Amino acid sequence: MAVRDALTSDRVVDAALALADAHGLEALTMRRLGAALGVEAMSLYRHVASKDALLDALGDALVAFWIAPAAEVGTPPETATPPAAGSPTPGGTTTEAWRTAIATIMHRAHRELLSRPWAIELLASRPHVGPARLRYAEEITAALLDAGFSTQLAHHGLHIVDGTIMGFSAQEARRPSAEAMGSGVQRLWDGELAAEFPAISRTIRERHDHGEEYTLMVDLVLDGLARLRDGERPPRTAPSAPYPQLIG
Amino acid sequence: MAVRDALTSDRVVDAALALADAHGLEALTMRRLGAALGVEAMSLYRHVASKDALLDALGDALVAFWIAPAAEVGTPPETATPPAAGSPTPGGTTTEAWRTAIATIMHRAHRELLSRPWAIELLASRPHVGPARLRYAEEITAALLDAGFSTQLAHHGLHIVDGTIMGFSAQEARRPSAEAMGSGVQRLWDGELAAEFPAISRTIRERHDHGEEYTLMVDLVLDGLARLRDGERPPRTAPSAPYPQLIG
DNA sequence: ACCTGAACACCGTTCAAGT
DNA sequence: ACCTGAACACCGTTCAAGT
Repeated sequence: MAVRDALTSDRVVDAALALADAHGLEALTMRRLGAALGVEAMSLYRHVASKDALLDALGDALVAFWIAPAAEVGTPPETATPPAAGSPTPGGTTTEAWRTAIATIMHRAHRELLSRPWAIELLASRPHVGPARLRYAEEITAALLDAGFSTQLAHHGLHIVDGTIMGFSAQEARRPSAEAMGSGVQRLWDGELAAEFPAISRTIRERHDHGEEYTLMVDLVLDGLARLRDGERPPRTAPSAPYPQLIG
Repeated sequence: MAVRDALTSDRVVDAALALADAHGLEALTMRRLGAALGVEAMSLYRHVASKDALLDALGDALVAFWIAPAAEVGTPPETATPPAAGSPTPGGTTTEAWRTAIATIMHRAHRELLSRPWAIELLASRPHVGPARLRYAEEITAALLDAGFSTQLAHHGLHIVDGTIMGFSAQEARRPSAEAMGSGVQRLWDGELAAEFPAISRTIRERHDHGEEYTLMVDLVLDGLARLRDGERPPRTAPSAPYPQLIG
């Protein structure tokens, strides 16, 4: 009983998020989700087309955390007069506004992704583009266009920023479980594999700040984008050969 | 009957790869895999601890395609004398050797990942680090150390390169299905959402070469790493505020 | 209109039984 | 030693039936 007023699809997604937070993504089954809502599993299908659709909605709900809740704030969609690029930020520094804007999104997304161990797995397996992901893409693209990027380069920039967020977070999320597991990583750490893998054996014991490493990557990407905008192409590094001489 | 000689764990993994290639990752069930090998599902458990272990092995088999088959080639683990950084490549250009080496891996990994629509999903959901992933990490780290990167920076560099490969490929793999699906992307393309999402509406119709975009990202990352090695820190871009003024 | 019970066609995995 | 059959405890989803 308790609070059972009118099941809505939003309430279903909220409950799914809570269930995944509590017991992991594999515990998110229609039967358990129904139970959590005090209802049979089959009742959920009145509010959600399928489990796939539910997971898509859940993924988009995660992306919603990355962006400012503009719909709530009440700022009209006024993009007529972009702020001049290079204008000083409220803080008084002279960092270009677009860099601050995109760095903010990148750090927030990273933080949100790492706050839920199951978040990256879900998003990586769901190609769905919902309203939140559109808003997220819009914010990044708008920041780039306003900063004088060409439409072509802004398009590339969105993909580069998006790829950086997802890829770096995924790689970082992989770390703790790899260390926890008895996989090769543990034996590396113990120095067992120093002969076979000398380079990673040397570097793996480094103490390093994860947050600092992501900041490094964010700055590297934003700096690279700024250089591209300013016409400064990095030296083109051609791969030596698409493939080694494999048989077949 | 046909070829049924001695089921081995390698044969099981090979069959799993073929099955996923033919019918997708969701078709890879123990029952169907057994049938493909002319055997009952339960027989597989003699060669594979669990389905999870099988998926881990399959993921590592994918990573093996990214690296040169050194075990076969017969090059001894001779890392005593690193080639001098900045030496001319066989092609006659003066690109530093480490950039060519890492760019080669990045392009090969990207190509392999995109050749199997299910590859990124599998790798993103499997934190397991197997022998192939260790070799892959070793090759990248060794290239960086040989090129004069500090152990600290080589460690960061590995994570940055790995994150770039996975993130960019995932983002790219998402594109076709997003366009195929009736999600917001199609309506964007039709110009329906131009008012709500002006920036992405402007950029989305760009014709652009996907391979070229990845090359751009690879060069951006390698150039950024080179600058870090040479002590040239990009301007630190602090996010404006960790979080917007949210209630609660 | 909304929820349910029973059922269908699947899963991964265990375990005693076969050869 | 290696493979199997039946079974267990689950899945997502359909559908006629309840209120």
